[in-house]
Amino acid sequence: MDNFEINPWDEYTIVFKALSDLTRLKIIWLLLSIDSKISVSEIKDVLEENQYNISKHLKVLKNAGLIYEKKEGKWSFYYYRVKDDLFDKAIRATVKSIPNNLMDGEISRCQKRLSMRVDGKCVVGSEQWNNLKKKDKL
Amino acid sequence: MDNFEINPWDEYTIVFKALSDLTRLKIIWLLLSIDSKISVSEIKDVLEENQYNISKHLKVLKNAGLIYEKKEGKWSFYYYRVKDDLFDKAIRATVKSIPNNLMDGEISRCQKRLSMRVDGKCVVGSEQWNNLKKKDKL
DNA sequence: TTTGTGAATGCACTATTTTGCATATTGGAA
DNA sequence: TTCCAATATGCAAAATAGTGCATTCACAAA
Repeated sequence: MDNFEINPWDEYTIVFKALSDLTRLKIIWLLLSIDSKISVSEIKDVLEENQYNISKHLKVLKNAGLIYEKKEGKWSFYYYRVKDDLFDKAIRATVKSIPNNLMDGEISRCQKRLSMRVDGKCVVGSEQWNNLKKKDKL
Repeated sequence: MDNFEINPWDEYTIVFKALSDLTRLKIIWLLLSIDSKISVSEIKDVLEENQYNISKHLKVLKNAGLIYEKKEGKWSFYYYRVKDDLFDKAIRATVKSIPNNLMDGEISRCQKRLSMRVDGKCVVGSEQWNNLKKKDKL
């Protein structure tokens, strides 16, 4: 089921492929930017995509070795998987070199969204979130 | 015909997509490694792919802004398009971080092949090349 | 102008990806 | 338990991408 690497090149092409999708690139950008964990529904609200696609994209990123997952209660939190090899370091520098202003909307939504966590738990219903968004015109 | 960039993100995702194919990644690796030009048939011999696919991959790379082309007589030479922005710098570092040993075969074929140029022109028929390859067991 | 070599392209076919929708699964709260 | 919110997944449709083959284009040498 999981693809067993045959070609040593796969390790590299799979990462480029993972980053070649806008939603996935934004997820990685966010993770590197906030430098901490983020849950599926938080990503969903920040990127304004639906839940199942976010889940699928996260799977691709995980498969590429770029992120890892840690469950806390009913939440799945995702983290950037930092490695200390040259390739990963360069990949991080590459993603970080993408100008912040392309993420303006996402950044403000992300700040709002993450600030709603109650001691590490993201206990926010989508109604509350949508109200907040409307109020702040995000 | 040419795709007119709509989303500023395209500039980035298109590069990752371009590098997500093994043949294309090898072409870029080679270009950065030799730090000069290379013709289509040289690439073809070095990577042992057919001519029309090489041409198509080069088109994708060109479209991504990673390379440019300069015709000399009947040859098309391709060059890495160096930009001095952070993103391109990071992309180059990323590709360069891929270990040389993955390209061992390609490197020796490339050295042989490029050394056959006669004052900048790659005037080598495929028979000659194939003979040389056989002789040197490449 | 004819011929040959290097390179590009159009088309059909196959393969891979992405998406939407419906349906699971998991774990906490009532 | 039962219910609900968070997340994952199976499947089919739609969109993209890669390949092979034939053909065409470009250019230079005969």
